[in-house]
Amino acid sequence: MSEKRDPYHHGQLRAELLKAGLALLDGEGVDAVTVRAVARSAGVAHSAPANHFKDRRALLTGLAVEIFRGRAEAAERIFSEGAESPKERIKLFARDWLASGLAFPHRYRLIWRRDCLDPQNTILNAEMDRIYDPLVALFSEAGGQVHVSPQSQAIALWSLLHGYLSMRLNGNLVEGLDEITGRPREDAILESWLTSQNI
Amino acid sequence: MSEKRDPYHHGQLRAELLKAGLALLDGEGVDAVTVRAVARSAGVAHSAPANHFKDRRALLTGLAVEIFRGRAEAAERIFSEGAESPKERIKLFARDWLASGLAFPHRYRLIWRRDCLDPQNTILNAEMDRIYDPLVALFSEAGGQVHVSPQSQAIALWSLLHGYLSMRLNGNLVEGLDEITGRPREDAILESWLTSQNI
DNA sequence: AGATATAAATAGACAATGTCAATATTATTT
DNA sequence: AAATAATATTGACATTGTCTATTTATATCT
Repeated sequence: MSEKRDPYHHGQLRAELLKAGLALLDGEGVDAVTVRAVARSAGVAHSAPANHFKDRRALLTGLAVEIFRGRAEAAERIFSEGAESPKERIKLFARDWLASGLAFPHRYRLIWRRDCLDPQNTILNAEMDRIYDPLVALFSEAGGQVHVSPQSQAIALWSLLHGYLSMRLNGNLVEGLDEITGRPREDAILESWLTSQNI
Repeated sequence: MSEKRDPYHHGQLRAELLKAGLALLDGEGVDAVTVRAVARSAGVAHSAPANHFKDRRALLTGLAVEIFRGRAEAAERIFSEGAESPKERIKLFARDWLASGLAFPHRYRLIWRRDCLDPQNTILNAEMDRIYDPLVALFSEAGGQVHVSPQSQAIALWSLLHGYLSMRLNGNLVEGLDEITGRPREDAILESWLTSQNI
């Protein structure tokens, strides 16, 4: 009833368009993900995508949802089985977030490019909450002696990670070692922040 | 010899184009800042800007330089005469950075959109150093008892500010109060971070 | 001053893109 | 089998960035 198989030429055109879009994104960035380019990659007419994505925004939103969902699932895995202490879980999440952002810079940029995405789409925010809520819970559980709420702690951590990543991916910061500890700067900053939260 | 006055129709076309571009940027965001739109605003032919800006990238870079320069000058003022203690100066800078980002969201976004700007242009990085270097010096001077370098402290603070602002401007975060202190969340986070640096 | 070079603006063209409309083809439902 | 819906195709259009050729104004030089 809802199984579509080989309609006209394809049957999985939507999936193929997303696949092509992801390849273009990884390769040349979001500007290369045009409606016509993904159509070409998939071997269909330039207006074929319109049947599956209302417009370019919808196409990019489809990509962003897939990407964010992957990160949220990774985060959930870490939160539920990653380590013993809340602090360790938070640290694992933070490291994973940084590593995946550095590994797939164009993907990371896209999920924050709200001007490219559908603002009506609530899925992105929902995926974000799949990370935010457990993070708040972890800070609650950790019970650090700080004078701000777990919510503010979670937002602060995420701001720290996102700001650092943004500047790294933007070329404003370069990889480097902390001048005192000699460790990778992002490790040093992260460790220092976690410690300062007394957790 | 180098004074240009009223050549052809204009004489200040470059300045007028930047002015028009800034108005478009503030009003509708970077996508509205097209070569042809600024030409229309200035009342010249669509290809007139080419005499002053090699391409759209150069135009946007011109805008970004002006914007960043303004922020750097504000920062220098704060660093040199803002307050007594290093901690207070750092705090004033941070608040100013947050406030200006929230007040002119499109400007703030543009200066970080390296994909829109000329990567060869070193002026932007130079303007950034006009903030970064004194900030490092202030952390040095403050001499907090933390286990990371002043450089890492400066990068951490900037990451925190930039990440928070990015998410606020992107709509991922909303204005709100810290659940414990009842103060604006960004104030609470900032104060908490500064305190944790023992400065 | 007058000739000439340079700078600054204009008009026109081109390819690429997003998107719309009209049409054709295949699937599904009745 | 017929009708309907879904999916894809072709063609068109306005917009944009950018290139070329051309015109006009300013500056320079003898």
